[in-house]
Amino acid sequence: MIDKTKTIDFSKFKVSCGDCSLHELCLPHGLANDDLKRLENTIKRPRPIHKGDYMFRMGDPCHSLYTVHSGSIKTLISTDEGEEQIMGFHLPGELFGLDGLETDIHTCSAVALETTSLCELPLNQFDSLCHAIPGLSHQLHRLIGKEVTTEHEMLFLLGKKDAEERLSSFLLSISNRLHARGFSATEFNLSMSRQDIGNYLGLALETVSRQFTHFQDEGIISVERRHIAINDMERLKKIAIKPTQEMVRKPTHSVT
Amino acid sequence: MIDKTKTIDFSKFKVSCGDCSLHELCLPHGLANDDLKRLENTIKRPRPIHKGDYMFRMGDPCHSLYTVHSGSIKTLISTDEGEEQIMGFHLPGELFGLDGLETDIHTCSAVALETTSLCELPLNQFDSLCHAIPGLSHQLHRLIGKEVTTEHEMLFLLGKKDAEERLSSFLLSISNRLHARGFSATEFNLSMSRQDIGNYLGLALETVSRQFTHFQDEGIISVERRHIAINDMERLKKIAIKPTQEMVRKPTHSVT
DNA sequence: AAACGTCGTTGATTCACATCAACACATGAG
DNA sequence: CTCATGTGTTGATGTGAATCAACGACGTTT
Repeated sequence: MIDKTKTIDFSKFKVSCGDCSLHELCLPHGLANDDLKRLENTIKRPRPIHKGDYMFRMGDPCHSLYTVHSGSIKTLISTDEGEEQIMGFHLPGELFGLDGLETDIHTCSAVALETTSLCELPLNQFDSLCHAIPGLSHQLHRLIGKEVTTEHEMLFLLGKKDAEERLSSFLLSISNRLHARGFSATEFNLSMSRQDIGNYLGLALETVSRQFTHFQDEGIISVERRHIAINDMERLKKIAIKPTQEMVRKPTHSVT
Repeated sequence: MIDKTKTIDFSKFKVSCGDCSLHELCLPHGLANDDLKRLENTIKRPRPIHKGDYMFRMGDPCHSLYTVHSGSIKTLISTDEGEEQIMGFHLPGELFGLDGLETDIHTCSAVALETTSLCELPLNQFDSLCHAIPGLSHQLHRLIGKEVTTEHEMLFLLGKKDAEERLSSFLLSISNRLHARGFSATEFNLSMSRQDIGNYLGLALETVSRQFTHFQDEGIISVERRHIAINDMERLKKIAIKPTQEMVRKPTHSVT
């Protein structure tokens, strides 16, 4: 209620990818200087959106790709039956919106978890820009590969890991990604609720809560609502890749 | 034992995307005639690989993208602990190998489920080809969007669906994909084992087997080892999207 | 044909997690 | 201030699917 900063039109701000602290994480990574300029000129900075606001919804026409500049985003799909499934959380420097590339219609919705500002890359300029800047295609391909790898890790988590492994993997993922952006790897605030975490990890929210207190009882982390401090990173890592005795049942899958 | 066709060098065959029955499903979709020619000249047709053979392994350098021409492929990741998780099954006309785009190292392995022939698109020629043929970038983006959408469906399946819904979704997916390739939508042979299906769907192989007999008892499908006949497509579809009473617990997620 | 390995089915038992339920705490509104 | 609401924790109970185990069907080898 104090400030009405929301009324400032951030879209008037000059976008400068070269100066952006996320330079190394974002699309421009590895582009020549004048190519960077051309990219900057096509990038828009829409006004910040607030907690709970939709950037786009399933079924909307897809006209842009987005990266998070500050804040965080969840992407989700929802069914006619009213269930929803969170596809991912997107932190600063991370790309989203690729889901709309197939049919030019978004197949998931994007919702802000907190006040969030984005960079927007209009697709109509993008294809021609890819053509004009050879390195840009390659950058996009790199990011696509990352996207695929991330989703593979998620399939593995949902297919094979138990609740304890899922939550520790989740915390480590957040920690690593924040660290890459210059934040602390061991202490941070989660922008999403227990409900969201459970939804994302394929667990009931109660299970998430119980695992948090379990980790806290073990001295591995300290939890206070959404504030997390990791006290024993090594143990957390060990839990995330906790070996099973599957190899006993399926002896080494011998291939010539 | 009858024929030794495997000794024929298929790589000598002229590749012709325009004539290929998978034309509409594959990368060339929507390219102009002379662009098609240029693409054909860069596509290789490696010799067919046999059941259990690896096309590439996790950690191998990634130098190509692939589409399945005939046969089928599974892609999987395996951990030091000896577990493996199947990421996907790839039928004729379907692309794989995007996982290696980020770091030029494959992050999953590709194994033939049966004798399989592939089309191979070397990446070193691909970037320049994308530059030379504007439409090709767009085609690739379309396929990437499809890939993302497919993975999203998979996350939803693993995160929210029970065993019955998972298996019916799986059968419908195979049915749809085969149908798009001109095969019967209601009768087909699965190229993967119960073990593989269970691994992919996040279920024990016994559970897969039980669900098969359950569907058969209900008269929805007929099963004989790997041969499947779908008798009641509508019921199978109803099961796949069987509504839960989640909306009761979480009343319509009201957003301004 | 016998012997073997692979693959799929089926039954009995167990267990990790969901579900149901009650409560604690924080925030914001009137 | 009280009341309402959203969010997180904790306990009791139930259940769907994993696990353990045995067996049958099929293809391959010798």
